[in-house]
Amino acid sequence: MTDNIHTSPGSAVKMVTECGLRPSPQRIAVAEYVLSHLSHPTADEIFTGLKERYPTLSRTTVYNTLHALAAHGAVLEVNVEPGLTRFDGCTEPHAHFRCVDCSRIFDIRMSGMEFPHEFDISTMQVNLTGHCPECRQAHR
Amino acid sequence: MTDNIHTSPGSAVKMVTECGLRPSPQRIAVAEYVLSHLSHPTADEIFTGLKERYPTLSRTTVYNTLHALAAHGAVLEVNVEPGLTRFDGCTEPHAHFRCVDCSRIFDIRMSGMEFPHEFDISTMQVNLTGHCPECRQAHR
DNA sequence: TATATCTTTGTACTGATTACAAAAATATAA
DNA sequence: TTATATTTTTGTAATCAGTACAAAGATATA
Repeated sequence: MTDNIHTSPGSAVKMVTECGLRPSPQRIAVAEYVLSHLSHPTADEIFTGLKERYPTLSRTTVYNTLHALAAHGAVLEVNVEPGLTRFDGCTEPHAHFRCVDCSRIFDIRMSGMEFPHEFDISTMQVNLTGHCPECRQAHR
Repeated sequence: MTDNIHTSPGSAVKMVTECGLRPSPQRIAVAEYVLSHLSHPTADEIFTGLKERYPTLSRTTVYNTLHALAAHGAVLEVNVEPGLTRFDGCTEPHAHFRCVDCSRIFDIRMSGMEFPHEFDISTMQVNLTGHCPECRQAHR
C-alpha cells in the first residue's frame, strides 16, 4: 500500500471542525484513518481498522462521519466498484482505475475534460476498468 | 421521458444473438426495453415495465440478460447513483449528470479526456452531479 | 419418442447501508 | 456544583439491490 501513516492528528481535527462537526474522538479517528490510508477503504474497512483501538466504535458512527465529511467535500466517495462505496482522502481531481485482474484500484491522472456550460457541476467521478500495467504484461 | 418507443424488434434480436445468447422472448423483451427506454432504467424498473406483458417473467432473468448484454458492451451500466445500477442502451461515449434537485439523469457530451497510456482501459464511466439547467434557474 | 441441453423461474440468501431509539457524553443554566 | 438540555454514540432491526441455486419448463438433438 502507498498509505501515508504519518498524518498529523491536527489535520483530522481541522477537517472535522471545518465540516461543522464537534471533534469527538470517534470522528477524529475516522477522519485520520481516511487521511492516512489512501488505499480507498470502504466504511467497513475503516470500521474494522479502528475497532481495535476504539472497541466501542459502531458502524453507524463511521457511516455518519463519512457522509458528513463527504457532504462537505472533505473526502470523496469512489464508486468504481458497483454496489460498494469507497472513500478517498485525496480531494485533488483524479480518475480511478480498477484492474479487472488483480482488483487493485489506482489513482490516475486525467486532463482535458470539457462539458456543456448549462450544467452546474458540483461533483465528478471518472471510473475506469481494464488491465493495469502489471497484469497487462502478465497476460501475454 | 425522451424514450423512443419505436424501436424495431429486429435490432433487439440482433443484439441478443450477437451477445451469444439464444433469442428467447424474455431476452428480446429485455433488450428491446433497454433500446426503447433511454431514461436509464434500473433492472427492477425493466422488470416491472415488462411484467404486464410477460406475467411469468422473473427478476433473475432480467438481471442475467442485462449482465450478458453489458459484458458484451451492447448496453452500458451507469452508476451515477451510489448503490443502484442503471442501464443505458446508448453505447456512444458520453457522461451522465444527476441533478441533486430533481433527481433526473441527463446524458451529456464530453470531450478531450486524456489518460496515461500504461493502463489498458476497457470501460469508462463519467458521473457528474450538480444542478441541471432548469433547477439552476429555479434556484435563484 | 427419448434424451440431453439450455433457459426460466422462484425462493432463499447475502451484504452494504439506513432507521431509530436507548444509552452515554458533553455543554449550558441555575 | 447540580440539574437540565443538547449532542453524540451505540446496537439492533430493517431495508433493499443484487446473487446463488435448484427445480421446472422449453428447446434442440439423437
